[in-house]
Amino acid sequence: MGRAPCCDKNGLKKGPWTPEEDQKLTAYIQLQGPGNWRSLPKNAGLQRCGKSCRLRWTNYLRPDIKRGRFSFEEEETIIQLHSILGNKWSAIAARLPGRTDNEIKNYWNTHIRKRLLRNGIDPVTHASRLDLLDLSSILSSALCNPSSLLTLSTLVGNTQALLNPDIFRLSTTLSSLKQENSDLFLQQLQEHQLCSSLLQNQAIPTLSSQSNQFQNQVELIPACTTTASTGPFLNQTTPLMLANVEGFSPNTTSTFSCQNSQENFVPLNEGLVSQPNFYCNNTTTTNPTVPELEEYSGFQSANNCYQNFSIDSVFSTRLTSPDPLNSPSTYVNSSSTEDDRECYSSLLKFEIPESFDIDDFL
DNA sequence: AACTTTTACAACCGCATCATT
DNA sequence: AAATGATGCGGTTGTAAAAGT
Repeated sequence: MGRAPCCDKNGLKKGPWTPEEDQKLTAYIQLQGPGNWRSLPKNAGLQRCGKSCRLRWTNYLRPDIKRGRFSFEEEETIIQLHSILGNKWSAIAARLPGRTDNEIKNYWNTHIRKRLLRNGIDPVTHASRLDLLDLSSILSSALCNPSSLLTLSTLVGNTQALLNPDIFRLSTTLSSLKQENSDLFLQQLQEHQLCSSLLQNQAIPTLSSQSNQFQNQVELIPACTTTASTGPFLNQTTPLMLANVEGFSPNTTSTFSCQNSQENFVPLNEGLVSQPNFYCNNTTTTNPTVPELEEYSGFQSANNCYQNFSIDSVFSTRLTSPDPLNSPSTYVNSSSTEDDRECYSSLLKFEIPESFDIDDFL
């Protein structure tokens, strides 16, 4: 059956409401109460569609609507709820008194979504979409070829526009560890023959040419002895990116692990990604406070400190999201098999030596 | 000052779901 | 059970104001 239009649209006004129309609608509803939207315009003397009247009332004229900017608490709530409910704006609005679904939707699209994007979070999945593969690439290249003609500084210079500065600091710091871990990396790189695929999978154009260089250089790497790590993967269900400075105290062996998180995806907190690498909500730690980090502290598992730094987002593919962010050019990972991920995770396991000082890093 | 671009938000549209006949 | 109407919902568009050139 064909759906009848909600009203005869001929001669009905569209577009912005005038104060007179608002007054008529408000007066009528105050007298008669909301409802019967089909007959309301006629009874109220409005040349509007009933649907338009309902929207005007529910989204703008209703007396219990809270106007003005969203508070921090409201914003935080929206993000949290969105990570759980997705674009269920009415469901989100039901938990924010005085706010309409339309208002929340608009605020999400114009403010929150953009900010999440700026901070490297996919607003659809709330997952980090930091191009951490860049980090792995940097690490790989540095470790594959310590005397590389393509120095890390060159890499950093060429890629810093793409990456969070903190990622760079981390990569720079970690690359300094290469002398102690390069054997392990080389061994595993060769065993798994992954260097080339890893580098070929670089989807960021500005890195692709360098990736070829990496690949060429990797092919020239002589066989090395190995001190293969036997460290187990840490908790595979650990929330992403919840790294903790305590985990990097001297004498601590930390593991960089990757996960296949498509099943165990955990929503991310913007703050964690904007300051993505080392943060603990434990107030006894001395890690510096970062404003944006605190801004969304509600997302964090208080007092949960993790010693493993998961770089899940490096390897996860988010094929289900229709968001353009998921295009290959954004999600640099293109590894497609469990085996690949397994191999990559092995590649990125290494020990944090005693010489590593987290305070220096921070 | 004039024009263009961006931003913010109100409003619209089409579809889904529920209620009523 | 099917037809129809009412309402809710989410995506998208239109437009005024602000910002930039």
